[in-house]
Amino acid sequence: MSPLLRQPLTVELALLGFLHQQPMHGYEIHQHLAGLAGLGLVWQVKQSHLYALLDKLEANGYIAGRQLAQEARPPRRIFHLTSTGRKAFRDWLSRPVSHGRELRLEFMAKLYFARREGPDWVSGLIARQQEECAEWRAKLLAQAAASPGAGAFEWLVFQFRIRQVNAMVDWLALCAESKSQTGPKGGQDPH
Amino acid sequence: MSPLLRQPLTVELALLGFLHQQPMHGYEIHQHLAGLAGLGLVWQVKQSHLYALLDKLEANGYIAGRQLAQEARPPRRIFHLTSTGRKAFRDWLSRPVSHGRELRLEFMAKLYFARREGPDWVSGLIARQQEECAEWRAKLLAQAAASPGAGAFEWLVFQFRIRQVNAMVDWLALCAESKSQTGPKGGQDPH
DNA sequence: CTATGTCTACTCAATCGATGAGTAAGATCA
DNA sequence: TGATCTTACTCATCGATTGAGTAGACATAG
Repeated sequence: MSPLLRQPLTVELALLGFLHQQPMHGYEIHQHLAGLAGLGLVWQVKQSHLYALLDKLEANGYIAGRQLAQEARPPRRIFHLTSTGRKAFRDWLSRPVSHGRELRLEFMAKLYFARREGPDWVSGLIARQQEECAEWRAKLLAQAAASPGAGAFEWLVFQFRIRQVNAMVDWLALCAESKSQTGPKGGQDPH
Repeated sequence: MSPLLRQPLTVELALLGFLHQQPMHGYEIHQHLAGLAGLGLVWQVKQSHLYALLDKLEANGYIAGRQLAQEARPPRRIFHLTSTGRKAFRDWLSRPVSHGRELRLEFMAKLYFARREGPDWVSGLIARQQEECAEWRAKLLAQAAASPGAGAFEWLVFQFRIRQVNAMVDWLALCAESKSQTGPKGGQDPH
């Protein structure tokens, strides 16, 4: 009933990251996501989809937009974070993702914005995600052990998942090592 | 316009695997997918969704159903493969998946049915998927090398993907080793 | 000089996957 | 005897995602 506080709101919270440093209009955000650099490497959002997400964020009270008329162009809608939006973003940014399939997209988005917010955010995020991964790993091993009569197929499925988690743990350790660089610009390959 | 040959039809082709050995009705298929054993471990399909998928497969000419009335129960719709459906399934079953994110679900389904079809199907599928993974790996390394000015974030993204692919390659090798078991029943842990 | 394309900035209608809920009759169970 | 379970499928709906459209200004090419 209340227009605020609807669904869980997952990936769209990442968009708040763009507005966290300064207000922007939709087209501008889209340009950040369109290319193959930065977040665009990992998250491709169609223009019409982006506007739908922004509408949703506005309906939930995380952002607010004001019209800015222009001569001979469609008017811009410039969005800025509300205070609840700012809080929601900070929460989202420090919370690890709770399932393996969310690393590919959502965790990458968190990492991207954490780097812009500063090294403390990066190290906190990574540490919490490492804990989470360790839990997954333990749970998987327990599950695999507790399936005595499971067939060979089930066994292979568990083996796959375990290897996936191991790859994540490994990669997170790499992230922790190379987190000294803050911005997306500076930094040599630590190779 | 023609009711046949519409969309690419991705995951729903897996359902053909159930009908490949004998005809079934929707409820029966659902029971195979509902539990946490076999394919259900990896692919959860809600009942209403399943019926929608079956309708789609029928509309595309891969399966055909005939009503079987029962006293005091809703009539069953028993589906069987058409000849084009049989061919489509065989093609699907031998084709490797073309993107990493499809391993988690679609490749598992292929593997599941290949095991029921016989060891030759399994080894063929795995071999082709190994080639595919090797290609991904080469392409990723090339991309990572060809991004000289890329920032540290982009580098981390590539590192993540490379580790994921490595885990897949590793796991596929394991599959190739343990493919001696054919059915989902027999087989000790090769531990 | 004109035809074509591109950039800006957003809107709209439609499709399609996915889900919850509903149905209805026999069987099982406390 | 009332409650829940099982069978077997249908239906309306929701929400994510997409293609297409708009319209003026400016650049480019033939």
